[in-house]
Amino acid sequence: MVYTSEHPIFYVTTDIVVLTLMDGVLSALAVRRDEDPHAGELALPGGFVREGEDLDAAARRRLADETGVEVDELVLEQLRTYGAPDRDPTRGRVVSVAHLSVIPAPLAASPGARTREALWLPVAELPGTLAFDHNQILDDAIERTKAKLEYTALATSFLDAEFTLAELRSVYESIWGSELDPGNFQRKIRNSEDFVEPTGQTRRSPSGRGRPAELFRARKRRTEQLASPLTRVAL
Amino acid sequence: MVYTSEHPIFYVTTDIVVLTLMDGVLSALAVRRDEDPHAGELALPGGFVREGEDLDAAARRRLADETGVEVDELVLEQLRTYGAPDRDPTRGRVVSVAHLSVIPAPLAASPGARTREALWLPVAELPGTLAFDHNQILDDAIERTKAKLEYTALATSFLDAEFTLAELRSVYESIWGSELDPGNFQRKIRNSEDFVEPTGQTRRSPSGRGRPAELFRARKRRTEQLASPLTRVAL
DNA sequence: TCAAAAGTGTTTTTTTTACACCCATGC
DNA sequence: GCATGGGTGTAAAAAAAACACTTTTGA
Repeated sequence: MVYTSEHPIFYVTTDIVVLTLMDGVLSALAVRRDEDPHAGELALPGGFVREGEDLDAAARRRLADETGVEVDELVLEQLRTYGAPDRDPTRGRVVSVAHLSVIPAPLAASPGARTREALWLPVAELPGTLAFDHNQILDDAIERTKAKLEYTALATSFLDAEFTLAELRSVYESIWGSELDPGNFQRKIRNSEDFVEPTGQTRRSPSGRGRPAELFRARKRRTEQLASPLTRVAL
Repeated sequence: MVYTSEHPIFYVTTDIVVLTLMDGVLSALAVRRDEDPHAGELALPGGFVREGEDLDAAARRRLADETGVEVDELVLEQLRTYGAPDRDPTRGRVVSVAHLSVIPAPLAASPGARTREALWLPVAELPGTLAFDHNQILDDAIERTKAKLEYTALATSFLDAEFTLAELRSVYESIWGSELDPGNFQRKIRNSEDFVEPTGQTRRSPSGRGRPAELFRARKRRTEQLASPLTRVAL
């Protein structure tokens, strides 16, 4: 491999914003850094991309390594690349390709084997607590997530494979911070081509009371475009 | 500056997809490469990011250098980063931060001073003519552009500072490939908060015939979110 | 005065919203 | 039976679509 030195040298990292709903609270995964730039501070999981490694493969690997989050069909999309010249002055020119991932709460609650100090922080309680430009990255990720709920099947990524429409509705309500009419929500989802499909089974509500709800599964594999957007259903 | 060599070394480039409408035909700017990987082939304008240079500054500089396109308030947004390990095997690991830019046709038609061989190609006539992974980048850019017409003021970026609503409508029609009802379009645009504002002047149509149209200017600086989306106005 | 292009009005259709009501279950 | 949450019906309101019609200009 030929490295001509006529061009400046960069290091490339990936940072991953992993979002989940912990009891209805939008939360992001953070790790406490033990290496020196910003050692001891909180940051997004991430790290250097290896030789011959794809950008999203690096994100997947670091996520598994640092936090134990490892899924076969993990929703992971590129968010944006952050490359301000002074964003990591101690280590040279470091460009970070940020990724966004959304996982179901139960998965989030079971830390894997190699988990160091990884913790879920409600995004509302993160005014400026993260190292580097990670607060900016987190903000961008949240904005993108809110927007994508409207025109993709992303909401289902916060839930397990099978879910009730009430659970799905509560994803929207939690993230948008507004209440949705249950009846109208029901119709919109059922009428959206290719969004969800019934499993034929039902599940009783956690309290045990009330009519059992039908179970659905996502038809689109999680974050694809919807035929028609959902338009923030009103109260 | 300290370069530890424990992490792999990357080169970072920017590639820019510049779109315009040449007589109603969506066209992208391409350059003929004179350096060796893929010398003689067509490619997107772009090049290596310099030391201490911001990613979008690099895109702006390369665009001006290679093609003579230089605007004070150039619409330029990050599209996506392409970093497959084998995307440029001859030069090592090269990651490209692709950008998207939209400029008015007249500006496109006047090549600047340092223009090498830069040419506008109708995007429909580019099945797979570009070097590297630039066909993929172009496809992504076009998809993004089509989508953004719906919910941002991006359409105005294809036009000069002052334009008629018929001109604006023809931007949508050209890019979406469908006809729009002139009356309904008029109303939608006028009723969209913060989209356009009248200049108070009028302009006769190119043929000279017909009632002169009111002139408008973009209120939102070109690619920001609209209060309410435009929903592909129908025939 | 006629054709052409801009712009307005008006009706029909569709979608969204609000909210009443019925259904299925556990206690 | 009754409280609770799931799910359906329906009428009012708003938005979108279709299209007729008026306006302003040059030839």
